[in-house]
Amino acid sequence: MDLEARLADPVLDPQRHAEHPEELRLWLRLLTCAQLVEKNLRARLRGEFDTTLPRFDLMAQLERRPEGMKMSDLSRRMMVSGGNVTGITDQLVAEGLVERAAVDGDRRAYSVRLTAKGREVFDAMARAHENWIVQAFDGLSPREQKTLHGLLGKVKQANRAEPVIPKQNA
Amino acid sequence: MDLEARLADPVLDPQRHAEHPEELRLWLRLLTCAQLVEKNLRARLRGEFDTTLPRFDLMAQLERRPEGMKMSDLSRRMMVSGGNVTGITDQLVAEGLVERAAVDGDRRAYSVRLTAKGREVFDAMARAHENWIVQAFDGLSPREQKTLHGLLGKVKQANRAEPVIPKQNA
DNA sequence: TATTGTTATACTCTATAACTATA
DNA sequence: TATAGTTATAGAGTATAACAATA
Repeated sequence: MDLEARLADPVLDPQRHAEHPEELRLWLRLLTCAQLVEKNLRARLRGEFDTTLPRFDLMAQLERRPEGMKMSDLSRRMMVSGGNVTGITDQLVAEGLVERAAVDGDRRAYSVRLTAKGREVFDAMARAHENWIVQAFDGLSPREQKTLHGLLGKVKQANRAEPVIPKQNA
Repeated sequence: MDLEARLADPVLDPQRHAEHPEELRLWLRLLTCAQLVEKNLRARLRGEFDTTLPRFDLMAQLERRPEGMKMSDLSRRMMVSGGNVTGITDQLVAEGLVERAAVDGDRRAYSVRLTAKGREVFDAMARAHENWIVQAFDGLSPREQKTLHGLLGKVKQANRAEPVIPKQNA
C-alpha cells in the first residue's frame, strides 16, 4: 500500500533495473498518484471534518435521496457488506448526521436519511472535497486532463471484470 | 476504498451531476484503475503464491541485497513502522523464505536475507508479477503508455509532499 | 422459506508506545 | 542516553456467518 516502498523496489523501479518493461514504471506511477491523492483526501477529511472516506461516501449516497435509502440499498451502492453499513451508519447516527426512519409496509427495513445537520455538514464537506480534487489535477491543462481521462478509460476497460484466479492450493 | 461506490456517488459521478468539474470524473477514473489493478495483484499473489503485497514487497527489497538488510533498513525503505516489519519478517521466516542472521559488531541488529528457497520463490513471483502488470496495460499502445506515464508524472509532481493539514479541533 | 438488518468474529494493514537488550 | 528490535495494543476497513424479526 505504501508508495515509496515501490519507489525503492528493485522489481518495480526501472531506474535500477532497466530490463524491466515500461509497464512496471507506468503501474508504479499510477499507483503512486492514486495513493498520494487518496491519502490527502483521507487526511483532510479527518483533519478538517473529523470523518472518514466511508462515512463521506455514505453521506454522498444519501445526499441525492432525500427520501432515504434502505440499508440494503446502501450496501449494494457502496459495494460493502451489510454489517459494515450498519457500523458506518451507527457512527453517523451517533454524530446526529443521519437518522433511521421506519419504512411503512416493511417493518424489517429502515430508511436512512441525512438529518438537517447532516445536510449542512455534507454540503461543506462536498465543497471542500471538490476543491481538493480540482487542486490535485491543477498541474494539467484541460486538454491534458481530457487525454488522461481517455487513456485511463482504456486501462479501466481492459481491467474490469478480470477473471478471478481460482485458488490452486486451498 | 471501493470503486463502484464512487461510480454510484452523486458527488463524484458526472453522469448524474454535470455541474461537477471534470476533475472529479478524472479522479474517480484514476482511483478505479489503481484499485482494479491492485485488487487483481493482491488476489493473484494470494491465489497463486499464497502471499500478500507487503510480503512480496519485503522480499523484493531483499532480492537485490544478497548481503541482507537490517530491520531498520527495511522499515525505512518500505515506509512502514518497525513493528510491522517484525510481523512480516516473522511470517516469511516461518515459511522458510527469509532468515535473520547475526550482524557482527552489533548484537542488537539482524541481517535479514532471502534463503535459497526464498530466492527461488521470489523469482517465480516476480516473473508472474511482471506479466500481470504487462497484461494490465495491454489495452494501450507503447505510444499511449508513454503519454500516460508523462501525464501521471505531472500529477505526481503537483501532489507530492502536499502540506499536511494541521488538525483544527484536536 | 426468504429477506432485512444486527451482532460477532476475524483478517489485512497500518500506527504508537512500552519494553528488552545492546551500544 | 540512544538505538535495534520486539511485543502489545489499537484502529481503519473489510469479509463471512449466525441470528432475530418480519415477510
